[in-house]
Amino acid sequence: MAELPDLEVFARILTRKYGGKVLEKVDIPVDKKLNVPPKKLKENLEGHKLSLVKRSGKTLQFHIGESILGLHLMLRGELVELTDKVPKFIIMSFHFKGGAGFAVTDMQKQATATLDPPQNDTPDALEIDYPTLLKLLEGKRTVIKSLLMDQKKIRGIGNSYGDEILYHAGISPFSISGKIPEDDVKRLHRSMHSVMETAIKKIEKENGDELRGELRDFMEIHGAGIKQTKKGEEVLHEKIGGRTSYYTKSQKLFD
DNA sequence: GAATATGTTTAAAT
DNA sequence: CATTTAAACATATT
Repeated sequence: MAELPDLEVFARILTRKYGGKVLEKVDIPVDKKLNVPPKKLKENLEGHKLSLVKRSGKTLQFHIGESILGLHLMLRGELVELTDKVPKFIIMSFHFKGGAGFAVTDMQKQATATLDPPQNDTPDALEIDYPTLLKLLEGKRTVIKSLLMDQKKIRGIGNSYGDEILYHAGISPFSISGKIPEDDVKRLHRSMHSVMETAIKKIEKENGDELRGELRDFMEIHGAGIKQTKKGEEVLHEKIGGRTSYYTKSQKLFD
């Protein structure tokens, strides 16, 4: 669950709902991926006010008191509002003064919380400018799909939005990054922005105040259920870097 | 029961 | 050395 657009919406919802509230208690049933001892996390966070929640790449950053708690949901992590029904697979839960709260769950136990994460200079997919993107592709021999998903080069694009962006830009996921002409890189840059921004708007509208987000109705091409694009093109699929990529043969291949 | 799933890390191979 | 690939992670769903 949860790629960049979902996380962006989650950050806004969390800020709206919990911003300004005091975090009374943090429970940490699973601490194996935590970068500090649970005790230290509690000392740093409990009794302090949550000022805001931001998204950075595929992580959320909770600004609490003087500290920042980074949270990566990984492959299967979810955010769940706390009610009388106790969710399964809790990694950690946040209880605010007044009773409200939410939990991070992950049946795979891979969701990762990091106290005061080091600053990351890798450009974010929503913020990267065209010259930076062009430079990033220059001379690279990897296929474009892999590069887009490489978090050390650009942060925030996952398997499904990678497919959506490339389809939108009309570029084959198998294109060699360095062989894509400038005009098409320009198109790619614009598609990155518009696909993500459109998704954020749609998810925000559909979700309202709910943290759940498995809305994939608007996906044009990525998904096992999609056999044809709206234009009637046949959707092909093949593995790139161990994950299934969906594409059409109308997307231009540069090699 | 087998295959698959929105991500990352590690080690091994190229 | 730089880059790429497979396996592992733990469970649910189809």
